[in-house]
Amino acid sequence: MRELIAGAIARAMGSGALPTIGDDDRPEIEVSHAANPEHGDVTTNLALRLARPLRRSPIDIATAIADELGEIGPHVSDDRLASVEVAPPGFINMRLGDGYLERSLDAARALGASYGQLAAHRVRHIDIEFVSANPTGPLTVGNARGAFVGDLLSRLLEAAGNEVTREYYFNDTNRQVSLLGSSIAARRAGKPVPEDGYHGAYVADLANEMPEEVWEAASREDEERDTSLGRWAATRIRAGIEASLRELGVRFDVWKTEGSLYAEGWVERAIQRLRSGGHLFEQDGALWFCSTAFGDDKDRVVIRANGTPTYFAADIGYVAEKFSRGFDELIYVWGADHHGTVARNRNAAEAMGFDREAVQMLLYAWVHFVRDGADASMSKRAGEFISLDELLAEVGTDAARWYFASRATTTGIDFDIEAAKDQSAANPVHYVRYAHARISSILRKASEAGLSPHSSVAGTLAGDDISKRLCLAVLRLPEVVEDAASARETHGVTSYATELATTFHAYYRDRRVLDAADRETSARRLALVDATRQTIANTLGLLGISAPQSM
RNA sequence: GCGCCCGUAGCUCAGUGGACAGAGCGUCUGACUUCGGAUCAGAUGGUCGGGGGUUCGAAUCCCUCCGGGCGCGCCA
Repeated sequence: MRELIAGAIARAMGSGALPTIGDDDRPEIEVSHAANPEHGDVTTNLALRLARPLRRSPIDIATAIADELGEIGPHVSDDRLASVEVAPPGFINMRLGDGYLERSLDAARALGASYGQLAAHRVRHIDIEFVSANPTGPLTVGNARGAFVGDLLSRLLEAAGNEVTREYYFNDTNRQVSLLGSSIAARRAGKPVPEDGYHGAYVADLANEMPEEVWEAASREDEERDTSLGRWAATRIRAGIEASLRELGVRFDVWKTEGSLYAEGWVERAIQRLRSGGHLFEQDGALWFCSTAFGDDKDRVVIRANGTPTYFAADIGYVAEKFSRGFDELIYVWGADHHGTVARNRNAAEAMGFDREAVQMLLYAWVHFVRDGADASMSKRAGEFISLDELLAEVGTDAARWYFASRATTTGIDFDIEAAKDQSAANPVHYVRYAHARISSILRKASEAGLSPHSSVAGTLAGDDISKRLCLAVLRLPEVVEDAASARETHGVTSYATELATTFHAYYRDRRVLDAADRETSARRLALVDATRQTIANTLGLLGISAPQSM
């Protein structure tokens, strides 16, 4: 729909009614749905944006374009545009033809579950790495946002026509693992857990669950005991993490371990690649990456003076490994506290010859969890945290998904768990789900009365603004997906879902769908309502939220 | 101190150059002997943190100040 108008305007511009200008000065043609019905169905501010480069008044330009659109018969040659108006200070407002809207709606309905799934001009392969929490404790609410944001973004980019790989990175070789081991050993032996160790109840549970033979075997290893125990525990914890994520509705395609990057030589080769490019230097016995050459404020150590590689070394190898799999873009979903590491990673990628623009970090702001008005700690170290499982059990996956989907990732948010539970009945997510259930109920009733949806809504829109409004709302989904994918934010999808549900409820009030005495009208209205139901289901599906038949 | 993010209605948040700044929740009024009242209609409510500047036009861009979060390791 948007393409149609944009194309018509482009042709109007090309017909000579306006001075021609270079492509560089030509603003992108944006056509959007009018928020105010008085402004037509779709509107564009193109004339306002052209005023400067053309050095003519917005009204004059708008009038010229509108005249072209009004006489564009040969190009449009049908009923797609019903009217074109110019409104101060230079907006071009258009109304779409009923026939065109009806055909569009029939087409959307025919697509069924795939309506809203866009076909990309070129399929891009995108890798999205998220969560990647160390296997030193269960996932907490602190990991929740990353999990939701990563999953939602994955779904969104897939809907926009990309091929997405979901990836989880485990640190299995670091000090944290041995610290976990020593914490468990202390618990097992009935000694106090080290100050900097892990104090959560799960550590005690693991210590108790640990089979005697594991404990004895590890105890014989002396120096390696902690690491050995830590590995055992990490495996157990990892299984729990995977289970939590499944519960949340997230599936990962790739589980990558830090150890494998070394075992397969990726780190070594990446370092060699940087070395041959002249991007490494030695100082104070350590090996450094010259990150400042690419704009970073400091150079970064890759190999410590003691010969051990840093976390960053693995990151470098990982980037090369990811690109070797043929991705067009790598997205990292990180907490905002990682923003200091963004530059070095992109710099290293560039230094190795990759396109730094293909390495994108999406940083999400912290969530402040509150329970009963009090601060809820989520530190694993402190041993007091709300686990992701608890959150899902209390609030529900649908509500939690909606909560995170409806807020911009860069915005710090407060999450009062008790309030979220209390408000569940008034939660917008249930409002939208209710609309779906209500339509499902109507369809059931129709079926019982021997009525079924017509194959087309043709003839239902003429002179009926109520129906037309619902039709327009249904038809907006593709551009909602496009805009959201382009912005890489999902809150546009949740607001659309709410608007669609609201529009339906208003329709429901004003138009009786089922009328045994008028089977033809009933069938047409059932078609419109069924398209609405499908669109609500698809929109919720995009967010991983259930669309129930009844509730 | 330096860097990044944020400050919009009582609350939670949209709006990142355009038409009177929007939504949900909250509060207050109303609406069913008809398809699900978990609904609908209306009302209430904002110096867009303060102050300068750029622009025909600024919540949006620039500068500055105030307030909050995060980061500035040979930790991960």
